[in-house]
Amino acid sequence: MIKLTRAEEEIMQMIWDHGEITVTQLIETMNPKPPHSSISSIVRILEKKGFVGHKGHGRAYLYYPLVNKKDYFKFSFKRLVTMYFEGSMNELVSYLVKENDLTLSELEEIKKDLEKNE
Amino acid sequence: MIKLTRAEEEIMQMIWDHGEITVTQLIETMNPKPPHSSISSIVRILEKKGFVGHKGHGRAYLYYPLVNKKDYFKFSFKRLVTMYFEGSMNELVSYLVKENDLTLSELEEIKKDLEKNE
DNA sequence: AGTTAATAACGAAAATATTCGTTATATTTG
DNA sequence: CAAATATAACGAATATTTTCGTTATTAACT
Repeated sequence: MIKLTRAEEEIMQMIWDHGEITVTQLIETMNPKPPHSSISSIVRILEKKGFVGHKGHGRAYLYYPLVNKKDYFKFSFKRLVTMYFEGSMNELVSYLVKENDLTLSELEEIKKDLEKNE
Repeated sequence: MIKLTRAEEEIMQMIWDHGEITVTQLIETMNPKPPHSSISSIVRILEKKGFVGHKGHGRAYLYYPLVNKKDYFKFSFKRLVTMYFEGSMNELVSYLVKENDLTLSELEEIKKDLEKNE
């Protein structure tokens, strides 16, 4: 899996969130509106990197994700945990609780939830 | 907090891991060895961005972190969780367990550990 | 003090990423 | 079919990042 640049990741997020989308629709959701060709370029790079595919051939292309959002997240996340916690997920979770991003009762709740759905 | 580029983050990691270090020492740990001036440049950029300071003025500069490793991790991590889990830490932890990066018993263990140290 | 060795500072060159003007192609409409 | 419109492809211009040659400064040694 290849790391995306900032601009690429931003566009990729929109494609993930919309499922299928044209360049014009992408621009519509943006503010301020960049030129059509700028976004078109980025999308083409994403296609070259294997992150999106397209269909339709007439009026416009519909771009859709080939790489799953959660998979890319996982890739980025692993890189981070490796770099900053030597890959130890346990340490990370401990850290999150200590930093009050997560409370013990939330942790308890999550655990119960997961046990229920097994 | 400013995002570091790939090259900058790599050097910053080494500075974090060593505490205090000179450019020459940085290069010694690298393989293959880049030119002294390449690393010197990156370190100077890190200083300009406020990530490191230096002391000593004679023979060589000793560079040391001004930004804490965990703080920068937190910044990067938050960005990721916001982008991929709409900021919900609970969802993230659930996801990690579902993906088998964490087991329920590990979660239980972490919780107990944390309760002990309160 | 003069010479040598180490190394930091500067700034230019090369690589990479980003933006966008222009052209070519396809589609719709009259 | 011709004209108007939408839009994708191309590639050039710009900006940013990365690498590194060169110069200048400092300190150690004689």
